[in-house]
Amino acid sequence: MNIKKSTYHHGNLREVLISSALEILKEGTLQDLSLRALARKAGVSQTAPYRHFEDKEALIVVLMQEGSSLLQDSMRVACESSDGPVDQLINLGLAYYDFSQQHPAHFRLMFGGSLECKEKYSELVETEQKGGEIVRFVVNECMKLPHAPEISPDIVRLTCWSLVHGLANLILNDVIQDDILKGDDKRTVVSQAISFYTRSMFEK
Amino acid sequence: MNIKKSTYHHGNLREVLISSALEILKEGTLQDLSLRALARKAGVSQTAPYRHFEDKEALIVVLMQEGSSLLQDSMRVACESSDGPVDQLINLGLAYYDFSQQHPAHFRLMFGGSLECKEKYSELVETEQKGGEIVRFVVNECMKLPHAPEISPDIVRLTCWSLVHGLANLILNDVIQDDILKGDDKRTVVSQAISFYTRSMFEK
DNA sequence: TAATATATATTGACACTGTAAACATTATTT
DNA sequence: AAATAATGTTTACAGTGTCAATATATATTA
Repeated sequence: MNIKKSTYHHGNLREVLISSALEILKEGTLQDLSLRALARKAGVSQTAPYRHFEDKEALIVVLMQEGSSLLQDSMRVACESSDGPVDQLINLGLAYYDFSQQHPAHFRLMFGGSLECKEKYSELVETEQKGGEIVRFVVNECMKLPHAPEISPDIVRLTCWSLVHGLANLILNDVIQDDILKGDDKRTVVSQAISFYTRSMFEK
Repeated sequence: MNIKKSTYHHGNLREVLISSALEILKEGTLQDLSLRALARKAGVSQTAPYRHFEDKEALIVVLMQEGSSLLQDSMRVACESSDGPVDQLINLGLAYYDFSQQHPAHFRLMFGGSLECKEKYSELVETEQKGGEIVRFVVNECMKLPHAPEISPDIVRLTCWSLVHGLANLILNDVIQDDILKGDDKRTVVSQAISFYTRSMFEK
């Protein structure tokens, strides 16, 4: 590998494009993301990105993949570092929320309906389903508890997922203009909400 | 008023633009919406829309307003046609979900973080807050019930809102690739989830 | 009613976008 | 060393949001 700067081959373009796309999406929306701008920022011609991504959508699919893996990892860790299914479920929810705050761009892409036809990207769907299976397992464990509600585990899983997903979305998109979240730590409130809900379902 | 077609003044452009914007947003995203395309569809020059909307954002703000009003109305109706606060809360949630399915474009605009700086549109924020107040009132009524949980009403309200919001979002954006919702009526499942959740909070 | 003002539409222009085609340079493989 | 593949550039086209200057129809007023 030569030190001489070749000036023709960038050498690292793919990664640079991905990371600066992420940079932009942290603050703005998909509308603010332009391949040409990315190219300029990387000091490269405006069509160079097309050697690495078939089109703009292909780039965002990569980010979605990345996000799915990150979320899955977080959830796995959250699961392993808790004992008892109820605690696991609570921490799973918190991990989901934390992910939405720490990786807002990823989260928005993944769950904002950015893709017209998701079915085309089977690998993506697979990764997402793996994350879902973790939740399914933990919920099933919870349902074996003595005070578990008499209702389908699927419904329970759906409500748990929806709760944290709703929390994440409402907070991320600044929908809640309420006093609830003013000033005082949002994560604390979220944590209260999740554990209140989960415990009231499986305990006593 | 003359029957003669003037060919210069459209006469109804503002409304036509709004409704065909909605048309497009039903199927696609904000990316697929172009003022020029709207103008063409209305048979008018490409800058004519600017006599009715300052810019593209102004048009979508109008749609958001429209959506907020619609949702508020639905929620009010839902409230009036139920008796007892728990039933009201459940029907409020269902109304929220129904709205997301019947007015997907409105819903996505309102809650998808489409606006960079929402504070600029104070009228919008006001309308949204009025909707929030309905929920606040009903939740407060629920909290007076004998078996109400010992936790802040704000937290309860937040979890209720988050639950239905999460359901609406996940379903609208086709995130749930699960068997839960395959085939069989989604609304039934949603209804089960909401009433299971609400009842387990306030009854027994 | 005639003159004027206001609302609405048009043309043309600019800078931006995604992306296709043809070509150039460098890296890798044979 | 020669051939091939990977990566980059130039040029070009059609589409976009939006501005400025201009035209026309409708409303208001003298």
